[in-house]
Amino acid sequence: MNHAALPIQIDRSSPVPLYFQVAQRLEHMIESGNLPAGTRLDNEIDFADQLGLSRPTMRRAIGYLVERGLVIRKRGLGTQVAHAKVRRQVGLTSLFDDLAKSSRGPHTTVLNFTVEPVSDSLAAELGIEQGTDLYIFERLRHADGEPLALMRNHVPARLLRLSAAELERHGLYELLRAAGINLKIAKQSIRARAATAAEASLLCEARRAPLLEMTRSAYDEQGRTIEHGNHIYRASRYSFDLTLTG
Amino acid sequence: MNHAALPIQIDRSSPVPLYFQVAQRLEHMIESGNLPAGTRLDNEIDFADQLGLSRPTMRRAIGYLVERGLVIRKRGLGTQVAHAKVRRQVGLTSLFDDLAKSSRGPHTTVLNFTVEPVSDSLAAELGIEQGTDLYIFERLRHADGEPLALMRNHVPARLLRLSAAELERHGLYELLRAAGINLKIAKQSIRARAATAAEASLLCEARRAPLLEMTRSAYDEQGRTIEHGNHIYRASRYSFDLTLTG
DNA sequence: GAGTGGTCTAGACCACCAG
DNA sequence: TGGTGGTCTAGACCACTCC
Repeated sequence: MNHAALPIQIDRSSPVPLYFQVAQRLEHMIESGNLPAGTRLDNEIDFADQLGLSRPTMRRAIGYLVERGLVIRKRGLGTQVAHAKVRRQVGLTSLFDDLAKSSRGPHTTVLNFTVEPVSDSLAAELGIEQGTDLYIFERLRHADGEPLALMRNHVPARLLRLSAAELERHGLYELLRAAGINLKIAKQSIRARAATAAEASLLCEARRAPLLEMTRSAYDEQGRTIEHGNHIYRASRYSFDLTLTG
Repeated sequence: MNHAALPIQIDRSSPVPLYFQVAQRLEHMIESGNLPAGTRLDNEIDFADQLGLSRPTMRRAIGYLVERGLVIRKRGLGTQVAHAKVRRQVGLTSLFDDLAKSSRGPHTTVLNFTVEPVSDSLAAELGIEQGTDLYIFERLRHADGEPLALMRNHVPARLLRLSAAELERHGLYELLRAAGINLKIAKQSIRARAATAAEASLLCEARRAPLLEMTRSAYDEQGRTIEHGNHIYRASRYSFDLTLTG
């Protein structure tokens, strides 16, 4: 099923690259179901001609969609919209982002908040200079009125100004973004363990209840350590969902 | 620090694309420490000239490295090797792959193995046709002589021939690859929970010990369901390590 | 054989960043 | 002001798939 003419407008005066205008428009049409799974796209040359673009530019737009798993390209066969199952997503977000998006009324209590020079062992683990000042804080997060997670974090103090008050109103990643800090990559480890008595009490769980524990280090483009966190979640109320691609 | 001449040989008679030859060579030089973090690459045009390539081809090679986080490109500034921390990896692998790579002597016992028509509820969950035959099997995996994980899996029988004997000798993903099945994407969920009495006994854990539980559905390019699994891991001996990018 | 995507070239102009 | 990457063009040839 070829398409005679997809309604894609191109604005050559826009600072947005042409390939990206096309890619975004197509992405939107796919996500909205306007181009159902299995739909075959016109071949690259015709498609480019229809939009008044060169083939490399058109190809780049499609390449963007291929990269995100929205579309499948096969030599000799053509290009078609992928099944919904094969659509990638998920990235470097925070619990607050996730809860806010699903409108589960996140609420945060800052249990403690200090600025201290980093300990030698932690400095080595984070790969930062010894003696650097760190924000160290612990937050208890609720969702839907129930305790959900206990989060301990470290953030180098020179990166931005933080306060307990701000951390009760906003997510950490939200504050980082507002300070112009762009996370590039994070490495995290997910484990399970039994709650200590103190943790159980804070999270309203039974003693030795199973917990999900996540440790994450996040870095920016230059490889600077931006954030290090150890979070524990009530196993009964939280899981990590992720998408892997190969 | 510019490089007068990087020792990169190009074989124009090879079926391997030129951009990929260059990208692979650079990737290897970075991974091996031959190009340390922070090293500045020559600009795209000079670099292309040195190798006898056009700029777009050179650019594509570098683009491959940028995509993988090995290198950082900045307009007006140049391109340099990223810090090791900002290197991405990890993908769609299996426990067996991981253990084999770290030579921890994986050993597998197949606890049961059947072929049955899929139940209606499972057919809906997996998005496969009702009545399809499924391999259903349960494996206990050891590493370093200790029980590590209990794995329950479902695989549509029409995809390949499986046997208990093969599953004791090889990992599931290894067998899938050998059958020419390429996984494109997987969605997984990671939770924590307490062990049941039977699970605790199989895994040599105490009753109600915390376990890591992972459920995964894996699909190929066309969105066909290839595999569905529910695995439980001893929390004391396993964790999920992953890299997120943004 | 006809049609598709995969690769490659040789140019061009622009936007950003440094000195 | 000069150098860098970011984008775009108009062609070319090849490899694969299907009929």
